[in-house]
Amino acid sequence: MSKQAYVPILLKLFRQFGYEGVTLAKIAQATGLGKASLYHHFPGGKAEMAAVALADVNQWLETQILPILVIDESRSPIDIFQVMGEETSRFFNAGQNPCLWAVLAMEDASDALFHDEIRDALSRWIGAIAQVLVGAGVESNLAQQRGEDAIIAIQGALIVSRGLRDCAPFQRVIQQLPQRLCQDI
Amino acid sequence: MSKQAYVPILLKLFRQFGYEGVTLAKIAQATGLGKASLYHHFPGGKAEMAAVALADVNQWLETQILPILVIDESRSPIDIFQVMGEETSRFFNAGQNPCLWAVLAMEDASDALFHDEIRDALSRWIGAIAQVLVGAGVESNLAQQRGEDAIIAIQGALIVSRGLRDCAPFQRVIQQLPQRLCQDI
DNA sequence: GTGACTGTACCGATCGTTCGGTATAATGTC
DNA sequence: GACATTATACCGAACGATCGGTACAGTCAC
Repeated sequence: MSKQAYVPILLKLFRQFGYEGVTLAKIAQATGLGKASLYHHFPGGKAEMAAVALADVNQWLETQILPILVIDESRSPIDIFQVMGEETSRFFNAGQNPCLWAVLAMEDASDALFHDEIRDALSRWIGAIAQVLVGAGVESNLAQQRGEDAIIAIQGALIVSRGLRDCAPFQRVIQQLPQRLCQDI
Repeated sequence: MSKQAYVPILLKLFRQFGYEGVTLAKIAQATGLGKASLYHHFPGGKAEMAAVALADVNQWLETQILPILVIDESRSPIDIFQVMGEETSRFFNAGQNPCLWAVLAMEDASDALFHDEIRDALSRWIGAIAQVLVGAGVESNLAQQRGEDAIIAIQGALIVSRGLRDCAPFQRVIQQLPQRLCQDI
């Protein structure tokens, strides 16, 4: 099987258990590979497996989210943010999946390499949202604030939905997000 | 030293590294106790130590936050939420401390006992905020939504501030929280 | 002396990792 | 076409280290 095929499995494991919580035994069981075989595909060991999962999330942002967030004649900002919300909800399985960024950012153990990637990803998402708002006439600082608020709302909703074991808060946040971002413009 | 004196140390460790990430070696080093002494104070082992840390957070909510959130002749809702924000910011060290609830809720490994406690704590906080708003004339469902939004904003701001390694988003969220909760009342 | 407390040595289990291999298929050589 | 070589994918077993936890002989305060 190709190395690429294991990425979704790795992503699922690392966002479910965190870096420390994932063991090679779990990975071996989930992939059906022996531990030694895992080192054939990922010579860097556990750290490389987590890095691959993180890269997959970053690629999702790059290919599925950021391309949506461009000014377009045919789509209003509110439409853009609604599409972004739908894709985000799909990615997080309507609020049931934890966010790998949040999980890795929480753990003090995971390498600073991870933290740099996470910071870049978050600020790219925030910046892209702000750009759309600026294009719609929102003042630059306020647009940046609203971009931050959007990501804060998404991340917070994932935490609270998980804590309450009820996805309704996440779904409501996603649904209200376009209106909140575009208020009084 | 009294058992109570170790609780802040345990809290710090568990919210920094998560349940899986904390090892008895780390606890022994941080407390200055040997493993035998730890098991003398906490016969339940690591699980009891985490439970004690969690109980401490829940007690903070009970004694420092919930008493603030009562209708009072002398304080307007906006004052109440400002005091809540100040205490919350102090507790999370202006956004530098992760939230133990979030850390434990993320990990699939930690016991369901923890999850139940976390759910109760979150809904008590949300409910108390909603009660204040209801007392100020906000319709019940909307008040509940705003309570959820407040906790979502706090939790999300902690995540994003940590991810960006910049506490400004958390501090801004705390500062804007009273106005956001009390808009158009 | 008694009970609370602790240091040391230890346990079995599991951690991430590596070693020494085995199949299978592709490639090169004649 | 036949044979040797190489590359890829995989695995069982074991490595040293560390995990959470325990047994026990002290030591200390009273």
